[in-house]
Amino acid sequence: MSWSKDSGRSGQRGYHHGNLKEALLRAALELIAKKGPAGFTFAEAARWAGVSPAAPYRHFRDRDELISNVALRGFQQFEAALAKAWDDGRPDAMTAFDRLGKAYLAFARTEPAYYSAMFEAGIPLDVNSELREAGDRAFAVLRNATEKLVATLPAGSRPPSLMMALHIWATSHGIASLFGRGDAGRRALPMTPEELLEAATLIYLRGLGLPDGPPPKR
Amino acid sequence: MSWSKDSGRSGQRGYHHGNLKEALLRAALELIAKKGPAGFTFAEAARWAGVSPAAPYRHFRDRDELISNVALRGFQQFEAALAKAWDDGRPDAMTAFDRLGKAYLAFARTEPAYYSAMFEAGIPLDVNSELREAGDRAFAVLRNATEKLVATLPAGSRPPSLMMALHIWATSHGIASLFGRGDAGRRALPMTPEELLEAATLIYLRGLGLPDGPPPKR
DNA sequence: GGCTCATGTAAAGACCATTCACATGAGCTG
DNA sequence: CAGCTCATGTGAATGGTCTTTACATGAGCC
Repeated sequence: MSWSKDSGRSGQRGYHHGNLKEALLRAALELIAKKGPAGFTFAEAARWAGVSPAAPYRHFRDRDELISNVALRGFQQFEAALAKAWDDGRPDAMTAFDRLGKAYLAFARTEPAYYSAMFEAGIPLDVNSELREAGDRAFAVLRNATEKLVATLPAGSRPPSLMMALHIWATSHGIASLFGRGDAGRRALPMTPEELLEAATLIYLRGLGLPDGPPPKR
Repeated sequence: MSWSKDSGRSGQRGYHHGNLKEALLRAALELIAKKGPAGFTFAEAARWAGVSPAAPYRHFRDRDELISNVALRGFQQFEAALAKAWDDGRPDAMTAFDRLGKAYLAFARTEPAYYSAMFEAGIPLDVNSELREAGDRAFAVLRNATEKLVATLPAGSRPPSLMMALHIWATSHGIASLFGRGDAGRRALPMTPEELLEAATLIYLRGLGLPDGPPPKR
């Protein structure tokens, strides 16, 4: 992270902030993390950044556009995190795939503010095509991984990889949403979300005829 | 549904409304359906019911408590819908289980307001134990169905039914959340959510060694 | 008939979103 | 460097929401 100017929040500044857009995005992230996407207010973000309540309107049309931007960054970081975990399928597809699932849950847990903005803030995807594309790119990592995994199967018995990717995504998202965050009120579990997802994935893949589990079983 | 008095919303009434709590719950449901859980305001519900903005406080501590009550009703109806679909496993467990999954998605689609209040409004489950219990009862339907399904397997090769139920729940919830509502902005799919869920379930169950699909294949 | 208490009202203070006219000064242009 | 321009920030105003408090009403009960 870098601020071109005035990195301290209480350091005096001139009439112009110099990096307000960035400061607002960070403020939004903190506030969403602290009080949920609903508890986040435009005015408070402005206060946090040390500017008047009207200043943010120079950078974002309204509150929703700010959240959209947070979500956009979230998808970008999400994509990066997933891609890093997948690591092009090294050392082998199954091991990497397992890592990918864990990265999904890790993101939801360590970046709940981004995750909320991305999936729970009620942003209409159709409006912001950039946002949709960022989401698609994140999904593409999963899609690509699924394809590589399928490619290890003998031709002829290969299930449709798009459907597989959607299944894995839905399951991961479901687990993350229902059990994945330590925050406020989620349900207790007899196992960790990671174990739950790993088991689901193994069973699912076995159902598709994939040879079992990651080689060294961790 | 029944109103003890004054069923029309514009019919004149005396100083006392007579059924305000009920009217507020219905207003909340309509407003959440129309503008999402975030767009719902306490004042607007009061206006819709034809009372002053302060009146709702006689029935609900605050906005969140109203939403909690909506969520509570949602869970009750959800439980009823799932139980009806499961129908005690008739005519056979697989057929009924498939119906159960479809009922899950149907509820999310036809009652998006309830679904939002239940899963996306950010209500802390710990606070309202009644709410948690209602949610648990709804899950219990799925849990019970899973158990019956497992019981069709030869003893010895029976997977843990709690884990299975969690897997199915997570997948259903993931599909419903990501693709299941026609509302605002969700993603497009090459198949219906119902088909997606049915396929996921079949593959998953096959991975567990269950004999294939519902007998007459629909 | 008269009491009491749940239920509803009015008014007020505090906060938020949004807009508009206006102020500032960073960066370009000559 | 002088001057201009325009992106960026301010202040003030409008209108909405949340929530509390003192007060009004009338339904149910004796």
